[in-house]
Amino acid sequence: MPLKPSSIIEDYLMEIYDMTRADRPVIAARLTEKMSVSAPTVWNTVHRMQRDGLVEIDSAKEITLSPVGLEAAESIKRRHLLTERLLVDILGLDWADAHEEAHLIEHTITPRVEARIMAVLGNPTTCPHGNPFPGVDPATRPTTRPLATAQAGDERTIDGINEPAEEDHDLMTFYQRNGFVPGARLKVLDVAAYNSTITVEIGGRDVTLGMPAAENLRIVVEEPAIGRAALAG
Amino acid sequence: MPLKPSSIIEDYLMEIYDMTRADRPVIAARLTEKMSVSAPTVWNTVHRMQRDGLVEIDSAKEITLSPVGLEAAESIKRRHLLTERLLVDILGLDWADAHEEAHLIEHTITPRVEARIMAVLGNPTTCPHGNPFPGVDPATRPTTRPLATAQAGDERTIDGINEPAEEDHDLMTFYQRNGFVPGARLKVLDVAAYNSTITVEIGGRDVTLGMPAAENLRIVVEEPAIGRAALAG
DNA sequence: CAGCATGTTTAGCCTATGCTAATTCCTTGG
DNA sequence: CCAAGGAATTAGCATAGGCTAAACATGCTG
Repeated sequence: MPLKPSSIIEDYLMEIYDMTRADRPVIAARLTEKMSVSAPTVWNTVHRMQRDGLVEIDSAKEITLSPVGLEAAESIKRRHLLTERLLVDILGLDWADAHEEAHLIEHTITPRVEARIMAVLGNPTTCPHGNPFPGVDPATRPTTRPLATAQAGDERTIDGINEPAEEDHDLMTFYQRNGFVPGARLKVLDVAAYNSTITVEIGGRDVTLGMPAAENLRIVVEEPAIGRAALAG
Repeated sequence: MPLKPSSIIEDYLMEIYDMTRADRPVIAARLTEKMSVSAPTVWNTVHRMQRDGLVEIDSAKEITLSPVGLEAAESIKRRHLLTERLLVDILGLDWADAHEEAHLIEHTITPRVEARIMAVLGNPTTCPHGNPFPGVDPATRPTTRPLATAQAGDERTIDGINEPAEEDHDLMTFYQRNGFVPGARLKVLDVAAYNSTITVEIGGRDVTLGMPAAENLRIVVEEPAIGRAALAG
């Protein structure tokens, strides 16, 4: 197998990693939708990955990362999130643009440069959209649920935006323009299930979100255990 | 022709651009040496570039950039130099490592990100090794000559390192460790032509350079015209 | 059970980028 | 004028990553 996976293979690895983490079944057809290539191309590529020991394919056609594949996936995921932080925190790029720009740059970040970015940023644990780096202890993260499940009257802090939504640039711009960023506070004003909308007050203004936008926005239910322990101790 | 040249094509464009600027004849055989690929591969690639309107090949097999090719070359050159500055000035990467890391990243910098880096760095005009961005008015740059041509007793300021030397990592590390960076002052102690060495005092220490190291280090002969005008006015 | 929806797989083709081996071409010194 | 080198070129091949068209599998649903 090649010493370093190609950009294409890294894209597949990260996608498989994300789907696995979201408990969604990883089959070729799902990858086909995400990678914007044809089914035979995905089949071809996934089988090259199998040949190279990056994934396993079981009898139900389910694709899983091998230990080597998982390590490579965590590496590219880390570089992706780190690049997003570099772009937003240091270069001042639009929060909504960070994902797609990082997607280009991430493949070219060597361990040497990764270490420098990590040092300059002070070892961040999440990307600008609130998604944690691989290996971050879940106990240090708050318990969350989708905004879509909130009740009228709830006052909550935003934890982050679900990964798949980061690819929808228009939605990200909507989030950004209305201040739906990690750490922001909002108050649920009205849940209109019949209309598939939810209205919140944020930044002094009322905003109505449709279902997809509300499903992909995570709100904090409970502070992380470590945070609580620190407060208690 | 493709909307955006591939990384490979950008590499060729930048190399052709550099050779042209250094007044060295651009023929396929020279590119073969620089690109670390076989002669047929270069032939193939250069002809694809010709097909795509990026270069012209005259009857003497001399390769020249077309207007479109020149624009693309200046673009990738600018992104290369800018990425070097980002790596060194903002991320604190080793000066000697910047060239090769930038060579990976440069191809993935979009205009959007380029604009951000440019803004954060305050519109730099040279890379960390002293080489100017495309389009910088030569009148704003000092007149220089290779350190190899200096006389014993000369006290000079370092302007920069010649482009081809940036690829020699050991040489770059030598320059870095001894403080041969743009802006540094040095005093020529001894020119030993018979030995192909030149000894200088720099940073309070005596250092002896061999010919290639001295050839590729530019020293300032005269301040730039604009600088003089500003001082006079 | 028939048939549609969903997924997988095969077959056959393409371009970009690389290689080696061998050939041809040209210039320049003798 | 010819040989030697340097340079260009041709032939033939390989891999990664793409595609379309078509065949096949399989499970759900009326």
